[in-house]
Amino acid sequence: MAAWRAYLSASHLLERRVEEQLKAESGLTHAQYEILARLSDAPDRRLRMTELARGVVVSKSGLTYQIGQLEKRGLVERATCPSDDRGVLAVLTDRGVECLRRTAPGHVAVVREVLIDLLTPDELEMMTRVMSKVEAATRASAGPLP
Amino acid sequence: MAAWRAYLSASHLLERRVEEQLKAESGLTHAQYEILARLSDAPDRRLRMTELARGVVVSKSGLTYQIGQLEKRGLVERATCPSDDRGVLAVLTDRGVECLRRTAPGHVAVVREVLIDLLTPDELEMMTRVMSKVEAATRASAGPLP
DNA sequence: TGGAGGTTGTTCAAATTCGAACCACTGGAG
DNA sequence: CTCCAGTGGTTCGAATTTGAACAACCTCCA
Repeated sequence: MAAWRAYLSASHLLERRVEEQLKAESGLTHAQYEILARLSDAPDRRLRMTELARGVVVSKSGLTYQIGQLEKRGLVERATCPSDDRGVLAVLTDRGVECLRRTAPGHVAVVREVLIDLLTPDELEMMTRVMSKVEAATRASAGPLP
Repeated sequence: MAAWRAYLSASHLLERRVEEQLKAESGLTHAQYEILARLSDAPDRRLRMTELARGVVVSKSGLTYQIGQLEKRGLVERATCPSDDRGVLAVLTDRGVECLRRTAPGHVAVVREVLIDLLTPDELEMMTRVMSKVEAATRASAGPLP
């Protein structure tokens, strides 16, 4: 359980640190940044709500709320899904791309400072492998998304 | 950044999974469980509010709130600090100890299932070392507790 | 002694999150 | 064609979290 305790403290501290930096530099929440980043990597910079929710690991209602916030700021738009009238597509706007472009460097710098740069290449490789294993196992274990 | 993305997904999923299990089995929040666990390990099962807040990595106001909740359920009491009239000690009650004793096995089982048992001994050792490094670095970098 | 400056814990409003309930729509079975 | 279980999103209420503002208290120096 020593590993678990160390992990817990580290993860809480990382979250606080990243949150603080993002909020100060760009006024974005970490959750919001993750949403923008996911959209930015998606084909056509758009994703179905449910798929996006899975990706960033947040509840459906949580995503609805955050997309609403991002829409207010003009960083994201909603579009109806052509193949399914129920579906909603979250689309990253040009303003969203711009915001991300401006914000990413500072964010990446902090992540390097508090995590990446502390690890040897071996540790980094193992970390990635371990976390991927954990992700796969956890997604399989309980309901993929309630 | 692949390591970071993997870490983010895994940590969110872990948190959800653990939260779900605790809430279902004992009606405790993960934050509340961490508080009880910390108190249980402390000498005389009591800690100063600020020290406890540092330990579980939560804001002062957040801790005040959670201690209030735990007090309502009789799992924790407040005692005034003998050496400092401002100070407040959070004290784990017998009911609190009992609750923790009842809850811990299920919690530990889930943690093993989604993390510990997936790792080789080498990986576990490295994980602990890495997370401790991250914790130390992050605590040093920004203000210890705002 | 007399504060000045820093700590400690609480209160307050605002933001975020979740789960449950709810509609609208899809995709087959009959 | 019609109905019906299942999906996809949103809405709603409740719980939690945070930072800023406060009040009480300690510490140490002139």
